[in-house]
Amino acid sequence: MARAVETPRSEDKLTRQREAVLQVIRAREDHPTANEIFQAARLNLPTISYATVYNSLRFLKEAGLVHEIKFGDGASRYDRETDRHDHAICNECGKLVDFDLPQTAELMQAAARKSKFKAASVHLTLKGVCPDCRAT
Amino acid sequence: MARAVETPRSEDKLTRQREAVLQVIRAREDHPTANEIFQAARLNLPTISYATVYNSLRFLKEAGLVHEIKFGDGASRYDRETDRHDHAICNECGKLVDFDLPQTAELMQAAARKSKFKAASVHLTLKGVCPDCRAT
DNA sequence: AATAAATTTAGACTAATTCTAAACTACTAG
DNA sequence: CTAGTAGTTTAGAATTAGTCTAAATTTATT
Repeated sequence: MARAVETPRSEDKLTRQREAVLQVIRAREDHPTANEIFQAARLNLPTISYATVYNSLRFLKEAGLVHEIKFGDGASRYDRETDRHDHAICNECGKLVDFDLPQTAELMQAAARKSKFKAASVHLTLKGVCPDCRAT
Repeated sequence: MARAVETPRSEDKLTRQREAVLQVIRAREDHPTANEIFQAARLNLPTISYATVYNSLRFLKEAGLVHEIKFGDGASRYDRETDRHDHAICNECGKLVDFDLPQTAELMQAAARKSKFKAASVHLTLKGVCPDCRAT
């Protein structure tokens, strides 16, 4: 009897290069830029190209495996996709830190009511001074 | 008797081109990009250059007269500086709308506690579907 | 009027990202 | 296996947003 046709899952299309990009992001505590990811991925897969890093990032975003963060100045940064969370940015050293505000369900409702949008997500950005910079 | 020396205020340095840029931003309900501002400013001041638009935007930002919004895709957008407010972005048509969440003092405290940052500001971004797109 | 200081201009430059077209790989049917 | 085709990767060109530079212009100061 023939094996049942399996529903393809996003992992099925994880090529070597997409895998490499994903590994880089998962291995890091910080939020690397596309360029940093490219540099790191080349260590494992020396022929990978810049365009492929971008293609892979798009693929991984769409598959919900990584998350793109765009702010302020310069390049996008990428996050391994964990739970919903918020970001704090240090006005002095530029450091970007994750945190999570628990009451987001209510926040989302309140924001939806005020904006008249149907809310899909809410995200909070705090700007301020990080603990390290406060110490100095 | 000589007139007292006046403390210079930011308006003192409002040159013709900075004024023109500011007028464009104030006259619009939406959130134009630098390029849109450039196009519009040229109608009043045909010799204004692209670089001057950027210089003026920097000046006006520093003077607290306009506010820069950077998200998602593409170019920065500019807002006339009103009160603190939040932004909703439509996932379907890309429209960007202002709204204000009242309880931001508490939010800022909560976020500061969670992130361990000294908070200077918080900003909420809602993604979802705008009323127009819901209607269709 | 002469000098200095600040601002504007046009265009060159840079950085981030996307596009393009050719080469490569994997899968599908005969 | 073998041709066909669909999807992916590659390198480099192209595009976009924004900054930089140096000369020209304007404004303010003596």
